[in-house]
Amino acid sequence: MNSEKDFLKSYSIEKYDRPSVATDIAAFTMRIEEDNSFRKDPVSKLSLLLIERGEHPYKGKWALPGGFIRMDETVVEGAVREIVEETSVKPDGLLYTGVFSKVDRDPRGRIISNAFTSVFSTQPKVLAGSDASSAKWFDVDLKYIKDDKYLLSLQSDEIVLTTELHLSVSDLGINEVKAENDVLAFDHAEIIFSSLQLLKNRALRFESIFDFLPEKFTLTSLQKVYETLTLSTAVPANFRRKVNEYVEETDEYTKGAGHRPAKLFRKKSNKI
Amino acid sequence: MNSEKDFLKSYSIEKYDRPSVATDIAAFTMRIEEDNSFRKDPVSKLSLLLIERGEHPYKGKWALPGGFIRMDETVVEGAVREIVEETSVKPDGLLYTGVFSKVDRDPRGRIISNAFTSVFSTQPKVLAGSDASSAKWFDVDLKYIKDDKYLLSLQSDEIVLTTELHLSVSDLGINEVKAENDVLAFDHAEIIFSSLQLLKNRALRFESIFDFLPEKFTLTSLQKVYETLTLSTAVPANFRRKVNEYVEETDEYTKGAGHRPAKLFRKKSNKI
DNA sequence: TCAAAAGTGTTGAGTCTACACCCATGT
DNA sequence: ACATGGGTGTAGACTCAACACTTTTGA
Repeated sequence: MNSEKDFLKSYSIEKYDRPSVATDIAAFTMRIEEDNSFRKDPVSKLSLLLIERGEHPYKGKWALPGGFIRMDETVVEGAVREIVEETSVKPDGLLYTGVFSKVDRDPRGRIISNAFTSVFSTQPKVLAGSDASSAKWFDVDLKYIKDDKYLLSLQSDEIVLTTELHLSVSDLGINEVKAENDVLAFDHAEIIFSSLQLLKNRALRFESIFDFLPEKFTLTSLQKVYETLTLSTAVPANFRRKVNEYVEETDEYTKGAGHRPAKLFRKKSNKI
Repeated sequence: MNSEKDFLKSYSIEKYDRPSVATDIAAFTMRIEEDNSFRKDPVSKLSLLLIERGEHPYKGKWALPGGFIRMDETVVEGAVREIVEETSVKPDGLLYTGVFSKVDRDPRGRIISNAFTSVFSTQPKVLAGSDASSAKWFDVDLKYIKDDKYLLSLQSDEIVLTTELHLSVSDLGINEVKAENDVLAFDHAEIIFSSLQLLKNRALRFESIFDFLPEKFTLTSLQKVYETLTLSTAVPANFRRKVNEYVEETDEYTKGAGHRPAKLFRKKSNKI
């Protein structure tokens, strides 16, 4: 009798060719742009963590942090492990961006990547890790040009990385992104673009925006996050009425800002 | 000098343990429930393709069609190949559902699955394939019980498969589904649930609903698809005004239905 | 005093919901 | 004739964008 146990004993998964499976993580925070003008609120810029590759392939190019998943962890666990290795901090939010599986995306061989978007409420200090010669936070700027073309710019101190991206939809309705150059390692420009689209779509539904802020925040800072991610501007009076259903008051206030103190709010728990 | 070319020559990806990568496809159509009562519109039921496993593991259990991806294809290409092998028909819509990577999800070893949701405008005839002893379309019924618990029922002729599903959210905000039994092979109940959530969320935004219908359709049939996927009912007068922005008239009409002929519409192309 | 942000009120436009009502058909 | 779905009209509720206006603070 051919039992499942017998079958599994004789089954050898090693017989077949297999790809490697990796995760790449786009880690974002809002960087507070220092501005010493009295009373003026600081500007917040969307900031992305990149590492400079210390080894081939793409040695010297900037890339997303990431690595291979282990045989005893899920892709989510692998992503968390990688990002904690890089920043020593657990993120405040984690989103699955998607799978990137183009056959030639990695010159080392067939490597399929599961991309994640992680969000930190405060920007962790980063140090060069094992396989990275350095790590830096880059300000992110994405502009729509026309005809489904976008311009992505990443800037850190004197380093500026720029690439054009083209968005298309296959006949079956699957979105595809194509970077026009190799400024970033692998297909990481495309992964970053997908992350930004994901964050934008979620921000429009008032999701993920709280992950960029501490537990207690002002409605103006929430609006700044919303505007940065959605690439839009909102009228404060209307914005605060709209988000009212997602937040609850605390009895604390800001102080020392040179203008009327703002009440601090927290995210309303959406249980029940 | 250590060039990238030298590096790649000496790099052997075979050194590391690797998982296998598969795709599983949830293929859906709307089944028109035959009803010979004069004038009455037929009811449409959401229908899902399952195969009965002919081999271990889970021999004799029902499962989603799928298989391993090849080294020369993307996961999307693999999913299309698998579904065409099974149905001989290319789907009208394809969506990426997500990655399923629990370490013990497959007793044969570490197998990571990329799940897809595919939609057919007309239900293809299916025959038992190579590794399936039979294949059938099952009517899908998902009910919310309470406390983030759902009841999934799949029915085909005299076969009924039922399982409870529990939805939870991890501390980082990642959704997790857990099936309460093994009525379906592997974690396929969980994959099916994720597909249904995806279709529901898209239908609410009037996405994917057109893939269930032929090129020209009546607004009532569109409403039926919308209601089936969103588990809601709508007032016809209001529904037709709301979808007006997504459709355009043709000059054709239905006939022979025993009531006033309905104008046929087509999906408005959302270019420009 | 005053610039800047915090916060409230209002108005008019637009959208959504529910429901009344007529139309066209084929047995 | 009439049941059935196709289709339009409309009143009231509700939502939303725009903008005027008041409040509070710290140099």
